[in-house]
Amino acid sequence: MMELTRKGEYAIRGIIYLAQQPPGRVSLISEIAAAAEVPQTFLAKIFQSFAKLGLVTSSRGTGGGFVLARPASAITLREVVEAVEGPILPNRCLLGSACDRGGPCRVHAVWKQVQTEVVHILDGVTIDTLARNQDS
Amino acid sequence: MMELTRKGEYAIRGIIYLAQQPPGRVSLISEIAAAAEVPQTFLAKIFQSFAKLGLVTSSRGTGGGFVLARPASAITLREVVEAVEGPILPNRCLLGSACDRGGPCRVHAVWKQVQTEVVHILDGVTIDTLARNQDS
DNA sequence: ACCTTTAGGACCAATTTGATCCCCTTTATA
DNA sequence: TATAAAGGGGATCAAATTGGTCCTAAAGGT
Repeated sequence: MMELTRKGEYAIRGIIYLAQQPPGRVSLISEIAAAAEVPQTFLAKIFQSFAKLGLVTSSRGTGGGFVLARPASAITLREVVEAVEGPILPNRCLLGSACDRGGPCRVHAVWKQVQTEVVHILDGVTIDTLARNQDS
Repeated sequence: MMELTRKGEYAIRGIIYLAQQPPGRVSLISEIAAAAEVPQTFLAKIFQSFAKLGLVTSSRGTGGGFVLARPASAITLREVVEAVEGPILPNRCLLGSACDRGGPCRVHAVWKQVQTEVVHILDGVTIDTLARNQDS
């Protein structure tokens, strides 16, 4: 359980590639897709989400493409993952203060703790860090 | 992301009910399903998994049913969740020591950390604790 | 024998995931 | 002002997963 989907994997691979480019360099989606080994049309959707959330800046037309909207050191893994997978919510009952079957559910506090820990870990990792690791 | 499925929810609700019964008392699947408000046939499958993993003991025929195989204080939330949802693996690459695209993936260490933390939290919660919480 | 109760497999519908396609808009430049 | 080069966004679709039912078999009590 708790598996990241392909979408999440692709998102991470794609944005890491962007982070490895010289600052300000515009990358085509086709280029990113090829480098990250991800289906291009699928990655395009992912980068649309990034753009809407302000993680990357997109420009259209000739010479267009994608650039990081912020320094890679200011983009966290959590932002990237949540951009495509939605918020980190281990259990539905974290959505409200109470579960649907009456009072607060017994495991509520546990899931809350899991959520907090995971968010904390992912917030502590920036794309910059990931991009600088020895390449594969 | 990281959501527990219905199956996981049902599993927890069901085993908590069992834990709330007087020690040694045999419960019918129909009884558990009604109390936990879970589809009976679906819960039956879940309890089959529990039985195979030795979390509960099942007996057939008249007077048969389910009992906890161990004290509720010796059954962790992790065991219950993993029984029906599979192992806690935030990313596929935790399965092997390396990812499929060459060397160890950049985020590998992060997912490993997430896994370790989540497992640690869920290992620290027993069904007994959950069963004793004020009821809803 | 017969009834009760779980075991296990086959099966099925709904949802989610993973992707593709097509047309539209934007933009640079010939 | 064409025209080619991008990304934007919706529709669509197949595969996988989830959530759930049904039926028959096996086991155990009376």
